[in-house]
Parts: sequence; structure tokens; C-alpha cells
Amino acid sequence: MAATIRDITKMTGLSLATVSKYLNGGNVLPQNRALIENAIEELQYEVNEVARGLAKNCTKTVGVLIHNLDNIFAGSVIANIEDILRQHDYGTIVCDCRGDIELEEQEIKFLLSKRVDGIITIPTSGNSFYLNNAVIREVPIVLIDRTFEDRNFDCVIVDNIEASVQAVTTLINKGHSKIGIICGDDNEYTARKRLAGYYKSLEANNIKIELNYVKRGSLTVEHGYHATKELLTVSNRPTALYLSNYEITLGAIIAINELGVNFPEDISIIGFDNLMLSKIVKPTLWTIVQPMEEIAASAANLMLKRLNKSETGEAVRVNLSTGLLTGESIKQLS
Amino acid sequence: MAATIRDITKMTGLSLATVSKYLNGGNVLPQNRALIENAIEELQYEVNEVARGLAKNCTKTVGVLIHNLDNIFAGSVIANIEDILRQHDYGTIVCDCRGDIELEEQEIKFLLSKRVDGIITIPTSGNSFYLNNAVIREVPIVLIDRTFEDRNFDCVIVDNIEASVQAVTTLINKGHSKIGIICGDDNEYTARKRLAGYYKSLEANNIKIELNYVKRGSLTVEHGYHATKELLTVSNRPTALYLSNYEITLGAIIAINELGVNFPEDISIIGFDNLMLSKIVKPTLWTIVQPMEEIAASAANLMLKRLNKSETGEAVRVNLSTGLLTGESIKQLS
DNA sequence: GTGAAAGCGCTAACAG
DNA sequence: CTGTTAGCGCTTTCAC
Repeated sequence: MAATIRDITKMTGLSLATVSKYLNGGNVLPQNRALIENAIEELQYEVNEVARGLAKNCTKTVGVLIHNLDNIFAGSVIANIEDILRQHDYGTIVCDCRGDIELEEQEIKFLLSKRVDGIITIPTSGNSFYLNNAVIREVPIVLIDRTFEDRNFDCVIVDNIEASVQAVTTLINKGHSKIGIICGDDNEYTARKRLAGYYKSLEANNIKIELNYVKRGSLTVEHGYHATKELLTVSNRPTALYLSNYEITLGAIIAINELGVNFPEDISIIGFDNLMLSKIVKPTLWTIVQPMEEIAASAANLMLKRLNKSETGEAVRVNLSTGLLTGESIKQLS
Repeated sequence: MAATIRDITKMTGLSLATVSKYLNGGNVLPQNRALIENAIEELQYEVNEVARGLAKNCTKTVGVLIHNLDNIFAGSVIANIEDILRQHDYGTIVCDCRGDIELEEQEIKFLLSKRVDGIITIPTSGNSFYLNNAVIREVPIVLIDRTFEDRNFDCVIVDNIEASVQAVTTLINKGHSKIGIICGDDNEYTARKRLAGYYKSLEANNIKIELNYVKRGSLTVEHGYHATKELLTVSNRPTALYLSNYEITLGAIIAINELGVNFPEDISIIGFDNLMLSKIVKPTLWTIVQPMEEIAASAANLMLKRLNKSETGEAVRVNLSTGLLTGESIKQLS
């Protein structure tokens, strides 16, 4: 059995209160301080955070709930959040709900029963109903990647429509009008927005929308790969492709290479998030990049502010912009 | 403030013990059961797991500590572990130590102060010193991916030497003797083993080892990419490449495609772990696969057994074998 | 600055 | 089956 604070009182002859005060950074006579520190060393004492959590009604942990852990975006965001939180002595309980709405609701219950001090989440569900209990208990919540229409929450998002506009406009400015898009399907919030941005910029430039240039599917390498092969063999094939997420970009590159098609000569492309590819592929890739670390940092810091009450106002909405990484993968059409 | 068990006693007129018994699955008179269930519904009561944890001296959470969260292997293993544990009512506190030994030690302290019931970890450190406190407190530990020489722990590993032997022997059986390897560097446990397996099978077949066929580096796409380019331009270039990890395989494929080199005609390759690639690349890829879900399941189940004391003996060592996925990426030399 | 005592929400004997 | 009671390990008044 691990040593308790009581063992320290016995060893030092001091009282519970004094030792506790020391542990919480209070003032103690130098001689007593020495006694306590010695005892702690001797006994290998470490605070029992469970007991402390009960006494203080706060656990110094935040729950992070996402749709899928084995995914680059989520993995990297979580790793960074965890990092920052830890530096402020907060632990992180990670749950992944596998894109399942029922599980998502259960996981929130689970996190609440663990009495997390706050919840950071990339929502799966389309409405915020599943967060009711957390709201009632006044557990701070920070949303990442999306918001809800039905209620305001703190959130950290990027403007996905604008990201697409950036990408597509870049292509248009280089003379392209036959532009394909490979994207997720309509029940994905970010996919919907990105597709909307694609439509928006085509319309703004009076370019007719070709429905067979739009390849909806899953957000996977497979979809990127197959959709690219299809788009490259379609009659009246597009001159440029907008690859609207990390995995899709990867799949597309593999398909293009495999077909022996060259970019930018035969096809122009602009990718998404795939820094790894943009760094190593030759010719280099034009890429839309989400500020993943900034997203993580904003979410973590916003949460920290809610936790230490330095932010108490209305729901704050952090809007980050995507960046545009220039490359050589887009051909200038005359 | 959330409702407590005491609120339920007031509402039902029953005692603490009865309600507690109900909550823990004990027998209660039907009428009382109804009363309690009604009160729970009414009050939106949920067990405070922190209080329960203190009373029971067990928290129903296990800590998972790994070197790097934004990595396919770790991400996918953790996602699966979390899944299984959750189904048994265990939560998961995830920490990533960024491959830093000092952080690793701190994280263990952190997990212990949170009183996790068990720890599952992919070790970073070369010795088990940092686990001392956990051992003393008799917190069950399950290692993944590697073991220590200095002390026996429960562990779930694959035979990395054998994996390499499988890969290299496959190449040799198809008539290759000029075989390159791209791998991690010597301070990576698994990389060392995989390289050792490479040497082993060459020696077993009396094939002379060419040191410039061995490309050590980081376990990254970049390394796979650049090393491949180097190996393909070296004089007396190898006829086959063994790509000894996921990221390296990905980088190599990109490099090969980019160079306009064809496999298996111009170069034979066998990859590692990259199921995604082996599924979508044409010609299909020969691939060594680690049973990631099985690794996760074994680790989680072993932990569960330790936790419920159904396994109490000596350290158990689960040895899983890698599989060989056949493909078309290896040319038969006459 | 220190100590005594009550309490955080729950569990677990032990009687009844 | 139910109720009483005494903790689990720590924090936090409130006197001294």
C-alpha cells in the first residue's frame, strides 16, 4: 500500500493540516518543511489525486472525445492538446467514439462520471443534445472542427469554405476551369463545407459546375485513389484536381504516379493538409494547410482559461485560417 | 451540483447501504428497486467514480503510455485497446512521452498519482528503472512491442527478427541476392531486431553483406523516400528492397513512382505494415503485416486478466507472429 | 504557523 | 433484505 499523508504526520509528529498545507504550497516553518520533505523522500510519498479530487471536487483531468483515433488530424491534434494540458498539470482521458453517435453519448456520460473538469471534443453528432448533462453540470466544453446551430459553445474552427475558395481560386487564377474535387460525403460536416466552398468559387467565377467532376466518398486513401483514376479517365477530363483532405491527397498521388500521368504537365493538383507529401513529392505540391498545432493550442488554452476562470464570458469562437503552401503542381494555362 | 447518493436516500426514504447495494448490482426488493430507479431518473443521478475510486481503492482506469501518438502503429493500437477496455468499463488515460525518457518517467508518476489500476506501455527507455514505483505498488504492467533484459514483465511482442527473415527469405527464394534494406537506426529496439533478421537470413543463405545496401535512418516517410532514391542510383544497385516499416514503405513507393521505375520489372520490393498501400497499389505489394488488432486485443485482455486476478502467475509473454501478404511486387529471377 | 475536526461521495462490514 | 456506522485520503474551516 502506498504511503499516505497520515504516514507523514506520524513520521514528523506534525498534523494533517500542516502537511496538507505544505503539499498545497502554503507556508510552513523551515524546520518543519525539512521534516516533511525528508519524510516524503523516505516514504516515497505521492499525493493520491483521487482523494484530492473528492475533497476538492475537481480532478485536474480533461476528457477528450473524438470520432477516430487512428487518423492523422485527430492523432496530431490530441497529441498536442495532451502536451499543453500536461504542462499545466492536467491529465487527459482520451475516448474515441468510432464515429458512432450512441457511443458518443455514452462516452460523455463516462467522462462525467469520472468527473473530468472539462471536455474537448470533435463532435460526431449533428446536434448538441448529447452534451446536455455536461452543460447542466457546468463542465466547460470546447468544440473542435465544427459547431452546432442549436446552441453556442466555445469552439476552435477553421473556415472550410474559405479553404476551398483558396484552393479553387488558385486553380482558376492559373487558367483552369475544368476542376475536379474529391471529397467526403454529405454527412461529414467539414466535407460539406469544403464542397460548398468549391461550388462557391466556381459560381463566383461563372464556371459551369460539372457534376461528374465531383467525387464524394469516404475520407480515405482508397477513395482518393479510385476517384482519381476515375477522374483521369472520364471523357472531357478535368485539367485540375482539388484533393480536399489528407488521406484523399495521398491516394490521389499514388494513383497519378501509377498511371504514369505527370503533374503538372498532364494534370494540375492541389492537396490538403498533407505536409509530409508536399515536402517530399517532386514536383512539390500546392497544399492547403490547417494549422493543427494552433488548433490544438487554441483549444487547450481556451479550456485552461475556462478552468481557471480567467475567461467567464459568452461562448468564444476561435476562427483560424488555413494556409496556402505554394508548389509546382499547378500548370499555368494560357 | 450533481445529485449524490444521499439525495436518493432522502427521496426514497431508504438507507445509504441499500442504495449503494442497488448501484453495485445487489438484490433489492422490487418495490425499493422501483423507488430507486425512479429517483435516479428524476435526479439525473450518476455515480461519482472519484468517490467510488477512493472507497474501493480502484479507479477502473488504465494508463496507456506511448512514445508518439501521431503515428499509425501507436494510434491504431491505442484505439483498439481503448475500445476493449471500455467494453469492460475501464477508462483509458492516454499519455504520450514524445520519445523522451525523462518525460516517460514523469508520466508514470502522473499515472500513479491518478491511481490507475494498470499500465500498458510501449517503452521508450532502454531499461525498466522508470517503472520501479509501479512495480512496488503492484500495479499491473503490460509492455507492447518490446521487453527489457533487466526484469520480466507481461508483454505482447512480435518476433521482429523472424519478420525480417520472412521478408528476406521470400526475396531470396525468388532468386534475389542483391537485397537492400531501409530501416530505423540502432537506438530503436524494433529497428535493431529487424536489421538483425536481415543479416541473419543473408548469412544463412551465404549471401555476402553489402554495407551500402543498408540504409539506416529515422522511421519516417522522408527517410524511406530519400534512401530509396539513393539505393536506386547506387552502382551495382540492388534488385530488391526490403522496406522495414510503415512510413518507410510509403516513402519508398512515392520515390519509385516518381523516378518512373517500375516494380517488379526494374526493382522488387516487399513492404511492412502498410495494409493501405498493399490494398491499393498496382501491382499489388508483398507485405509483412503485424497483427495490430491482435496486439491490442492481447495487451488489453492480458491487462484485464491481471486486473480481475484471473491471471496471477509469472510474467506472461505473448509472442505473435507477423504475416506475409503475397503480391506482385517481387520479380522471379531465373 | 499549527492542530482538531468535519466532510467530500461512496463502499463495506456488521447487526438486525 | 435493510440500516447503522466507520472509514477511503485529502482539504478546509476555525480556533489557538
